[in-house]
Amino acid sequence: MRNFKEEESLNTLNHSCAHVMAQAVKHLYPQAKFWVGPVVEEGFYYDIDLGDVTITDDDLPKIEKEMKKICKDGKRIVRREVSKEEALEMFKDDEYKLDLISNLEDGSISVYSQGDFTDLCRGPHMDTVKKCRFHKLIKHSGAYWKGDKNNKVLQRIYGVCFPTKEELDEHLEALEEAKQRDHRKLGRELGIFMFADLVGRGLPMWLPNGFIVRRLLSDYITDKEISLGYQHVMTPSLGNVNLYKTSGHWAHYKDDMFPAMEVEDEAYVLRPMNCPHHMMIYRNSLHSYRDLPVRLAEIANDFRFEASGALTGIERTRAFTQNDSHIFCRPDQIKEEFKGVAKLILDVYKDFGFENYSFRLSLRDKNDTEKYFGNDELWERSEAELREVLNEMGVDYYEAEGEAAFYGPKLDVQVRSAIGHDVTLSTIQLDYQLPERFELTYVDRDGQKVRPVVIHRAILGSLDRFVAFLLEETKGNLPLWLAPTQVKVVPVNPDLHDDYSQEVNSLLLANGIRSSVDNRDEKLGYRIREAQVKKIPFQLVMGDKEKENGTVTYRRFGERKQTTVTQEEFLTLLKEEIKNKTIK
RNA sequence: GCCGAUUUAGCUCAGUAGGUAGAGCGCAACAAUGGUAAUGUUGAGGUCAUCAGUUCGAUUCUGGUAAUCGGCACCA
Repeated sequence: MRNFKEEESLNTLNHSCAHVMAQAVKHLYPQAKFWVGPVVEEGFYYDIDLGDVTITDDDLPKIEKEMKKICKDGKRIVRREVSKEEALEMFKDDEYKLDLISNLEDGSISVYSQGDFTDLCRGPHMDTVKKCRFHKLIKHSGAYWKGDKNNKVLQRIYGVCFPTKEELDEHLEALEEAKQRDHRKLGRELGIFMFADLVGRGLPMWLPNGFIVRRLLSDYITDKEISLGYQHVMTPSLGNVNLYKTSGHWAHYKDDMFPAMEVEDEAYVLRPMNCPHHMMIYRNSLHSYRDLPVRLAEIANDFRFEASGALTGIERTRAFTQNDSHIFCRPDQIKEEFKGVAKLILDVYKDFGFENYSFRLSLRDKNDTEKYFGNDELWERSEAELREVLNEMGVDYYEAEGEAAFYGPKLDVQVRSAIGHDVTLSTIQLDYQLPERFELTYVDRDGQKVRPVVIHRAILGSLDRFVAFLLEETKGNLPLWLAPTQVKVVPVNPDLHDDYSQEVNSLLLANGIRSSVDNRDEKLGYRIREAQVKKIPFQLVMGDKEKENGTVTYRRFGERKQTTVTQEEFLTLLKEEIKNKTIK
């Protein structure tokens, strides 16, 4: 997928196309007032105030038609520099432009004109609107002015523009293809998960195939954690409201939790995260500085009352399972522990063959003292610490203000879903606040009780979201070790070859391979097709040849090549590939 | 939650300019004895999301509700 923001020539072209769209909108809706029209990774958009009018699906073709007309007319795009005073006068009836101009420096203001349309803009632009003719309006939506939900909802229209028709068509095709690997589609087709209105929205149910994948993933990460000195615990899925008042989560996220259940003068909530429970486990015993770090981990069910509009398959749900851990350590251990976690993340991503991810250093928004309360010095210190470790490790990362947790800065690992959502898969968070709130201590070298630091981390993040991403990355073609069915044994003639098929199947099952026989009364071609459609890694076709020689003939998913080997050779091949977690 | 759209069989979708519905796949039965991506025939399966309104009559028109989808906002 092309990146419109990063590719400079595409960026300029799309920026100009945004102006063409604005001009078209102005022609069709004379009352239109324009906020901003930037180029983003997936194309351009423009935020527009149309008064009481809202854009519907039927409007996009009309706007496109007008855009075509404008492009065909082929007016030149002309830049003019204006003084701030002049700009304020030019746009005196447009409160949006006045708002923009008021934040600009005199001497740095320019406007661009094309025919009857002039817009405040820094540029640069194409020399003529003619170059914008290969465009497509992709979608539209309401968008809060300045991203604030208390503000008016503007109409946002998204589009893309390319220098050639071929590139445009190619892009539109790629968008269509991406829908084919949407985890919601694959999840249904492969029997991974389901939803039901009667159960409730955002509450996924894992089907037999899905549960196999989940179980393997949690075993995988649990084993890895054990080898790295983590200790696993299990804590209840609900907790007293006071627990969350103590942690501070109640004040911040009360409205995003399922409402409290009142029983016998007490109030409980379904837990939205596991930190407070783990804090209490740490506090359950005395800790020496020698015993740190203490790494508590849990495969934990959590519940969040996510906004209805935020729910997306198993990418964002109201009931999910975190691969969570809290590392309690001394200040002098922070760097090493942090590095250890970052290394684990890289290690795990390598195992799964993930390559399209980026590290985001999530910092506080200094102006938002309501969310990011607490001591400035601690914030500065912890942000600096994370930055330092990242620089030492030499990993690429970008910084994002206002993305920190309320208790501390984070390193988030961001991935892009098939349909283009930028989501966090893994996270490492540095926290000085919860130890304070829960009055955690350890006994230091000099016998004094001092505060530990907590590193929160999730590697697979939520198993749910991880599976969503895994399905999309693999197009549902899971590696052998994770495939719900690993081998499908297909007798050529179910009457003649079922015995031998059963014999081989039993051998596979006895060796822990997830295998089954398709001895249905269907044509061979039909059963082979089904094994392919279900993306089963190995299919064995069993006929006279195999039966006589005691061999198997296998074909890997997606390949045409057939290979005949002995039963033992096949078993060894499978075992090796499973052990090595081979990625296709 | 906000803006827009969608909702017809298990899945993917037609359709009715108001007279209670179809296809393909899937499923079941029967026939067909098969060598690497769909054998044939027959059949079952739908309060047309839901609740109201208009109407002699609503799956179709109007409104409410719910869920889903695309964004926005949110994301401990």
